[in-house]
Amino acid sequence: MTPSVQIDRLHTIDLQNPGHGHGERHDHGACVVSALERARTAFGDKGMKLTPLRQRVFEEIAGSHDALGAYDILDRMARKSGERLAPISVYRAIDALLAAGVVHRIESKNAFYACHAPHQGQERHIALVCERCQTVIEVSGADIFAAMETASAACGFKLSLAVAEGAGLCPSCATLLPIVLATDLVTQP
Amino acid sequence: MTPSVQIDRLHTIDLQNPGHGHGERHDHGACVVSALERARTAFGDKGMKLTPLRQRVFEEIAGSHDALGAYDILDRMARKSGERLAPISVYRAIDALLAAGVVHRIESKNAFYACHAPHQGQERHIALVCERCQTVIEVSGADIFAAMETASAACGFKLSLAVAEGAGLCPSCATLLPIVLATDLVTQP
DNA sequence: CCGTTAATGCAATGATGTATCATTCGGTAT
DNA sequence: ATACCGAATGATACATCATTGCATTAACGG
Repeated sequence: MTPSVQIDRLHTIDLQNPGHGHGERHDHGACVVSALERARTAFGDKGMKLTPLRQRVFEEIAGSHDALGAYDILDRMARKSGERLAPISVYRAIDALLAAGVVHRIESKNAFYACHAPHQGQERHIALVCERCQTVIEVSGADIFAAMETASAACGFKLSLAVAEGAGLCPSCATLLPIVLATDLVTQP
Repeated sequence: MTPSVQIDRLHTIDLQNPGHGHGERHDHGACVVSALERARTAFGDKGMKLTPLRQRVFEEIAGSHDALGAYDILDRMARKSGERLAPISVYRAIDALLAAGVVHRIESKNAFYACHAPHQGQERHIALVCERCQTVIEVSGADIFAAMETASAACGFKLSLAVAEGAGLCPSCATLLPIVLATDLVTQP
């Protein structure tokens, strides 16, 4: 049989605590508040303004540990406020958030996520997207970007912009998935 | 003054030999023919068929050393044949070419390029896109993907798909650009 | 020759992103 | 005050990227 049943079952587990692993508890409200605090700081430091619109957009992005598309954000904001912004408004807000460095773009998904563990300007990170629960986690990318720089320089290419991102199974899903599959083998002969 | 004039001047130089550096000569026809030969082999090896449509699409992609968007390909084919395919036809052909491994996608540009130095399945490469002349070059990415694997494994993430790509100045543009800018400083006080 | 599968054609639509121009709002020089 | 300026937002339209669903044709093995 195909694994679709198992996947559905796993997904209900995910939904108990969306985007945050399976067993852990996570105070999402506090998490967004602290992200917002860092965002305020980042905008201040750069002489930029965290306007109400930008803040609303940031709250949507930070309020999920998934990467959201611009139109997802648009939908969520419309559901909350009752009125729908023009796409360009959200894109402009996103541009400011990107410039401030408080959100990042996942090129391979055309989607955006908030830094929850901020790399204050200095350290480079890469995004890893879980294909099961969609959570985005960031890991240090120093070695990766160094390797890209080395490979580029070796052929005379002057690298000014590097993209690196991955997809696969996050720690929670990687450990849980085999268990669920094995369980199914027993319970569904 | 802004560098726009310099950039335009440089661009005319680029156009003398689009996508292939500034001083070198490049037999583009032969280059496409050999790419096509490798494509035929790749399709054969994989038990896939290089159909006429797929070949036409491949020729468009391989006929440029830039990365082309699907609608660019569509436009070019329409200009040649007089009739315009539906987008889906091109996308399906691209899917086959991607599956055969003879073209690759640049996620950060939503565009496709042909391998001109084929890595027959085994070695991983990354694409570097020149921001001046748009040429795509590929360099070995073994170290980069190894670093991504290491970084992922370190945090328990099971990486199944990795994307790495860069943008900057290709060797030709990197050496030519400063010269042109310096020349302008002299000739346009 | 027939049935099956792969490939293509065709129409519509969804999804993502931008150009252009008008308006609002907060500061600030006069 | 008020007149102006620049940054941010609003509004409409459009451009670009990609897929769904279904009909048709071509290729291949019996």
